[in-house]
Amino acid sequence: MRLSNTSQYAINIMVAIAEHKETKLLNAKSISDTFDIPYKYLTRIMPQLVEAKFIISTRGREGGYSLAKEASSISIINILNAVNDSLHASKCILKPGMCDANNKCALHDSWMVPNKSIKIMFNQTTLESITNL
Amino acid sequence: MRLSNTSQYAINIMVAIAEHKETKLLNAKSISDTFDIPYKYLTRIMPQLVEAKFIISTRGREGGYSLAKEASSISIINILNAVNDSLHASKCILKPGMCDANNKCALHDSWMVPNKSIKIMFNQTTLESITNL
DNA sequence: ATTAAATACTACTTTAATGTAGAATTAAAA
DNA sequence: TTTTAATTCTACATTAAAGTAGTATTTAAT
Ligand code: SF4
Ligand code: SF4
Repeated sequence: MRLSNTSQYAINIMVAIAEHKETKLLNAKSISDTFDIPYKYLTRIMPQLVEAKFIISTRGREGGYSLAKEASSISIINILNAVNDSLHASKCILKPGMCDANNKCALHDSWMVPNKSIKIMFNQTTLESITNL
Repeated sequence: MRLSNTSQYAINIMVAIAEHKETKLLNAKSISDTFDIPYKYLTRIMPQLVEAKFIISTRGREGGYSLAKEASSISIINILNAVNDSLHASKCILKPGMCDANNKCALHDSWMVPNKSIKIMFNQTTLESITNL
């Protein structure tokens, strides 16, 4: 019952970039050090966040990353979808794939309570709300 | 954001045994067929549930499994702990291991809301409450 | 121009979960 | 007593996530 390492990394990365307020760009090495994310693994996640239009990358010396949009416009679910190919979001915990009301598993009714809470949190929590500005 | 296959299997297995009311014991083959759990994989999970004292196994011809205690006395969290070595239960979603109030991750406060809901559900939901009697 | 410091790309390796196979054990039925 | 149908044990194979390595590309500083 946990997020994948990649998802955890992605959230931390986005928080780091959102909180970075110096003139120098924040680079991969710094993020890697701050959160103990394997550098080489991190540099494979970064292009996905660039591709998702959350951050802008500047290549070459003095390069690094900066936010591409308002922190308030990026929610946790957006970040998870960007690195997960949005597949886990739709999958439920007990059966693979979607289940309809006629074919639900034993835990369905019980699960819908925390499930709703999780969805609300992932959808309503933005990068702005979890950063220290 | 999902339970492991093994955890899902274990819950379904326990439900099947709890709901089984015939005189003949429920055997591994039947459970495997009902839930599409790979037979050989299932037969490695079963001894763990026996070990946890949730079910009693009867070996040999006409053998199978039956509940070892009241369905109302087995909660979901008990089942998860039995197959997970109780490790995932204590791990949180963003950082490995426990975190204290002084060293919490960005999502901590947001996560505590659904987290509480999940814990309550896993703790309070018993086998009895999710079986059709 | 050259160098240095950064991101991006591609391929490979490792690890843990999941799945598979076969043989041993048990006990009722034939 | 033999056969059959069940659980249990141990070892191996597959898969997907995670991690590692090397090289190419880019661009500012020197
Ligand atoms: S039946 Fe409901 S709880 Fe169970 S897997 Fe499907 S959607 Fe999830
Ligand atoms: S700080 Fe809180 S939310 Fe984050 S990993 Fe630790 S316990 Fe979980």
